[in-house]
Amino acid sequence: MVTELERVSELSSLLKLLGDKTRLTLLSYLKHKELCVCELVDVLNVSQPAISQHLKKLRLAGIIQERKQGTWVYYSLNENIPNYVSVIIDALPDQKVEGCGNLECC
Amino acid sequence: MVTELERVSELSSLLKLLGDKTRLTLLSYLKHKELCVCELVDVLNVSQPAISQHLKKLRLAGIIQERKQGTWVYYSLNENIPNYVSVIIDALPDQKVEGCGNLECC
DNA sequence: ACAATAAATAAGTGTATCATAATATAAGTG
DNA sequence: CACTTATATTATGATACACTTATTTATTGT
Repeated sequence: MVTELERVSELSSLLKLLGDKTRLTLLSYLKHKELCVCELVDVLNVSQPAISQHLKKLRLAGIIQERKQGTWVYYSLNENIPNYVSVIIDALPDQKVEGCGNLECC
Repeated sequence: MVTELERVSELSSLLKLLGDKTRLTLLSYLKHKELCVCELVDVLNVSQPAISQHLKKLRLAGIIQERKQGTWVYYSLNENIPNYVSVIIDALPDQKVEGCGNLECC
């Protein structure tokens, strides 16, 4: 049985995770299509380790999933997420990665 | 015109506000009915100044509103909130204040 | 095996944020 | 007016968190 306190705790953790500009930006790109880490690094204005750390948090929370292929790791939105998370992601702009022609991963 | 970056910024600020256990707990009580500060102080396990500060943040964000009556200040959920915030509040347990018989405010 | 590239992890640092204690404001009451 | 009660504000300290740099792990190609 899940107490009300635990439920509020759980919800606040997830919302805290989503209440970060960098992570929301990552999701706004991933909502369009699966992307590899290097593409996300190219598009965001933070370092590669920062991106990796954010992706790990989103993955551990079950919001995104990873797919490894050779050297590259591709991330995409998870299908099974709570409804209120879906609504938040829907509220995000749909951003596209442009001009990754010089990258081998795509 | 609102750029995509501004939209993500705005969203992350609001979600950061909601990603706090104390504030979510406040909302879980307010979703049932309007309550005065002293009732919320009674129910939560934090100091009165802490409650006041959280209520102020929620009010400035437009999520709750205040109604002053004599010495007491009553807070309640705002009607006009973004859909995704409504969905989050719906996901909260509906908690009730019990046994405030010794308080004059209700 | 060695070099190169992609991604993850570790360690360190600055800043934001939540909580408390102390104080101030404001309204009601004798 | 003095006194009490309800709430807000200020100041401050502790913790959390996001970022950076440096390093490590893992995979591919020569």
